Amino acid sequence: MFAPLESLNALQREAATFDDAPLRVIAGPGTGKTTTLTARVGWLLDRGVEPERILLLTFTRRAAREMLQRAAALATTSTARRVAGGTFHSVAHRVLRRHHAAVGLPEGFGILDRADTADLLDVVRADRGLLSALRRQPRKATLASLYSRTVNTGSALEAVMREDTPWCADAHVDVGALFRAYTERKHALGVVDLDDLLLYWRAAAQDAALGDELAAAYDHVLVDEFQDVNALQLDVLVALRRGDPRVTLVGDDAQAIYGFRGASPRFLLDAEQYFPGLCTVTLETNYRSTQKVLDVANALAAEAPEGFSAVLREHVPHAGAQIPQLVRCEDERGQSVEVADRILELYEQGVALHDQAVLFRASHHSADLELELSRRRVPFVKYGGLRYIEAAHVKDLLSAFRLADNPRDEMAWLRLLQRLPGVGPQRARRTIDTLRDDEGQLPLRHDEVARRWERAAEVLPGPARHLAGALVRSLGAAGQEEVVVHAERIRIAVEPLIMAAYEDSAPRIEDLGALVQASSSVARLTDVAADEVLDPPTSTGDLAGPPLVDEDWLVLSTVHSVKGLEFDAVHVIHAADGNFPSDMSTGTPEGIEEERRLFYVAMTRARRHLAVYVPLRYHRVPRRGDDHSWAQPSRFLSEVVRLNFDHVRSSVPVHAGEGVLRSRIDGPTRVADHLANLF
DNA sequence: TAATGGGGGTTTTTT
DNA sequence: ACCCCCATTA
Repeated sequence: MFAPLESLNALQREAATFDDAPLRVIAGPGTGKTTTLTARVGWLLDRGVEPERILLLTFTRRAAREMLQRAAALATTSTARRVAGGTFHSVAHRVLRRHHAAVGLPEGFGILDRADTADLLDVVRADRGLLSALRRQPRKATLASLYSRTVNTGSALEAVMREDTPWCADAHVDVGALFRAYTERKHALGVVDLDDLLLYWRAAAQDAALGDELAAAYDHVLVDEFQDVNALQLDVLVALRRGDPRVTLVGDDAQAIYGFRGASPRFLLDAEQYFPGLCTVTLETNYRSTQKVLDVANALAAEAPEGFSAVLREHVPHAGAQIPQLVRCEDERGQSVEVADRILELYEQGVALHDQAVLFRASHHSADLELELSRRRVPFVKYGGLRYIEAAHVKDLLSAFRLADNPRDEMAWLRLLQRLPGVGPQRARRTIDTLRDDEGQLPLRHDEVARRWERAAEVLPGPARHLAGALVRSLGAAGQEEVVVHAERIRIAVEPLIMAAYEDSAPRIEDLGALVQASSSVARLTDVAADEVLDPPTSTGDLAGPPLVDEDWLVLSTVHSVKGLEFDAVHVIHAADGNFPSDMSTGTPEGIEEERRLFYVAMTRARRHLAVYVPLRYHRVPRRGDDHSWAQPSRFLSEVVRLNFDHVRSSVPVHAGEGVLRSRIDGPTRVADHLANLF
């Protein structure tokens, strides 16, 4: 037998070696989903399928990376070639780069991230004078999410607005006009947004001729986390198969947590509608957690109105398993102290920091804890929340990279010009206008930009002219030199802008080098920007470098960012109604159910230790008297669910919380090693 | 006429 | 950290 199959259980093996019909694998948390999927890829390779003719699709890049790595390891036994795959968005990007001409996109098309999308919508709204009659304007970010939701669910804008923004739903005709204008504008600028990647991919896949070619490129298509698919992605998938039965869907309806992105677990549950002849294997044997942890998860699942498909069973009973703890704390402060105490206690018992995670609903929920951890010198990495790309200076340089490949990218111009001293929205706008031709189009090529630049520069105040001129000259060398050399020239031109525009410029300048480095492995500069949008470093740790290379560190993460991972010990904080479930989501039954699944995902990350913390009070205004509100424990901690917990009342003594992480590293040697590189 | 700096209010989740 | 609004400054 093909070796990797031997370690699988019967059901996993059945899934891994299933032939012919479309296959659906319902796999609860910890049931070896990734192992099974990887084994299936290995089995396909073993039977002679070419690796590049297997497409592995996932929804998060972390999952994509893990799976492609594991698959690559299998593939090396027979061949070094790589299995194709990635997130839906990254695969779409690759397809569109190759077929840009066929779908009507310019070669160096740029990608707008969420913030760019909102900004462009705002610009178009102003230009067209749309929505001005409204007494209360929707924020630009609201417009962006309306657009995205409409496109991803394939529902009519009016319906989406009645649901999401009923207070301005009457303006749906104007918003629709805005969205059409926005679409035209993107086309004129030669850019696409994240949703366009899927829209263009679908258009290509549904096209008679091009679609045949795209579908024929793959023998097998496998999709992980299928419960997170939305209508648009499903369309792409169906078009990519065109009735070919060689498709594998892996997922767990209990872990569907991307409803806000238009996803619905219905697509997994009703998959036979889209893939006739579908067969199903359900994996329920859990190899991850103790039965005590699973009892909590199953109790939670039992209260979901529609139930979950999989009921988890422990594989090998763990002797002396610890009962999960429900810890009531005085307030947020007390919670932080309690969590830090417990983390250090477990650490003393031998549970490394990287085997522990603190999970929370929203990224700002960890703020107070972060302070406490810093105070105690506990190193941590935080996932979710702030993104590298959202750092303004990073976007500045990436805008320049985008411009180098596509001088029509007005949003990039607008952003960069405003970094110049004495240049704000108005002057930036007028400068751009002088670059336009008779039809109002920006130049397609940089030699044309250079020709028009003399007039444009006159709009700028004196001191800005020199800086801007150097920048424009640095942009126009695409194709004449190596990409990384060009990147470095642009960095040198952008650096003085960043120095002048930001107060704390020193650490910002440091970051730019990494972007130039990244350009050494891409075909064109705009790809660095695209990679950053599609594949942003997901943690603040990536931004500053891990706390201290290869040292042990604790994981702080939003539940969304931690899916698919597991830890010996999991601490779930702020399990109070309003925070978890978030009161943003409790308006509809579906919203509450998604929060329940999110809670379920959080619980099922734990292998042996699980602690859920509930602060009893929340201060309305920090450090001002005793202005507080009493918190209700999360509604998901029902009486039945609570039966599975040990109840603990945190009594953090006055002098508690003084424990500091004791050094386990050989500091002097580390320091010497670091210095050895310097002199 | 435009840019800039200060102040106050907000912040769900991600490709 | 970001957005929005308003007063001050070039």
